[in-house]
Amino acid sequence: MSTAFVLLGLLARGPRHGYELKREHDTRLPRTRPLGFGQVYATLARLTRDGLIREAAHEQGAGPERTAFMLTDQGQAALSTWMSSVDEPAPYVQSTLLAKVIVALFGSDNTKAARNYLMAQRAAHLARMRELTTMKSGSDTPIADVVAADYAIRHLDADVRWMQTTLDRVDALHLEVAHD
Amino acid sequence: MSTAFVLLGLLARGPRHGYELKREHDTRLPRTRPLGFGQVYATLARLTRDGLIREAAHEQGAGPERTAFMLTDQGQAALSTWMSSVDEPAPYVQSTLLAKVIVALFGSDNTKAARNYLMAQRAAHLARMRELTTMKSGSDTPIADVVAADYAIRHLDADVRWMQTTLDRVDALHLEVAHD
DNA sequence: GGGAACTATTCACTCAGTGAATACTTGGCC
DNA sequence: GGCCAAGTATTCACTGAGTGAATAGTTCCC
Repeated sequence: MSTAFVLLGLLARGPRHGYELKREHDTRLPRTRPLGFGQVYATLARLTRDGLIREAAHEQGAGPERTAFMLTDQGQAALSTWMSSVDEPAPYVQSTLLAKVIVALFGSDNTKAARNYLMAQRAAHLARMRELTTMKSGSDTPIADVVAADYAIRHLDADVRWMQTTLDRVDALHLEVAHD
Repeated sequence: MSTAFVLLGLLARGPRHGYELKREHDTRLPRTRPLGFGQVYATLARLTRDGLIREAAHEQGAGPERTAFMLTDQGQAALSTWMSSVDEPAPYVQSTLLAKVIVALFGSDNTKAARNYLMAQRAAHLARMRELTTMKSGSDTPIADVVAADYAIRHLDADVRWMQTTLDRVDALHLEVAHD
């Protein structure tokens, strides 16, 4: 995942220790996948092993002992490569929605279950989209939150549109899929 | 993930062994995340442990020894619950795109890297969309492939639209994010 | 001085995913 | 007849991602 690179990015602003990184992650990347403390330290260990970061300081000052990390030259290079590199769009689909529809079709001799699911899921998506739209337009919502909400809304909308066209194709799909 | 439930779904049509499940997965769910043999057997082991499937037969007939599995009542129940249950739309975003843009913004004193990335990635997405559209309209393309391609196209389109609006917000986002 | 909240890290564990290894069978080819 | 490639079927060892609890010291306030 990109967690490792996000940490590298945070470390580009100067040495940090694990706890700080976790908090900065939460404020800089709101509404993204929650990051556990355990995960931060595990990732830092891997990055150290791979030579992308190294210990900058062991402090035993105020509070518990803590270890700050900093980028190595290699880490700096890896970070800028990552930032400027275009990602190949995924060659495959990874979607629970799609899986459910297909499973619902070959598990049954009619298309009722699939249709019901598609309509119910569509309603849930629309409800969430309304929620996000309200939140987004709050006057004091940080821009980072707006950008993330926008991402979510666009993809929920993509799902909804896909569900609509799939609803129309469900009979044809059933014939193809149910056939041995 | 939904891999476990997809296997349950395949087993709903009758007892199968691992190798068969892997092949059926590939034909029934084309263009989805590749499923390794190792993963199939590991998942079957977990499902057995959890009482959702059980061994149906040990055959030592033609070819290597093989073990067929079948659904238990509990597994049957778990499958139909899963099929008909609506998924809560994800409460957070998980996107390399979003992460890259934000990291590119707080790692620099200008917005150039972020802009360049957004434009290049947009081009890559559009290219892939054209590819998928061509493939989709092939006269002999199975419907399952069309449905999967449609899913991919809709989400690539969602990304592209997000990248466009984000391009307009990049300055505001930079101010917010670069500020300590 | 007692307790709650915050700072900071570690540990044990499970799941997901990858690639190679093993082993037996079938079919084609010279 | 003998050999090799491809197909069938499963297992193993390993890495990475992610979760939740445990540990331990500090600060602050009543």
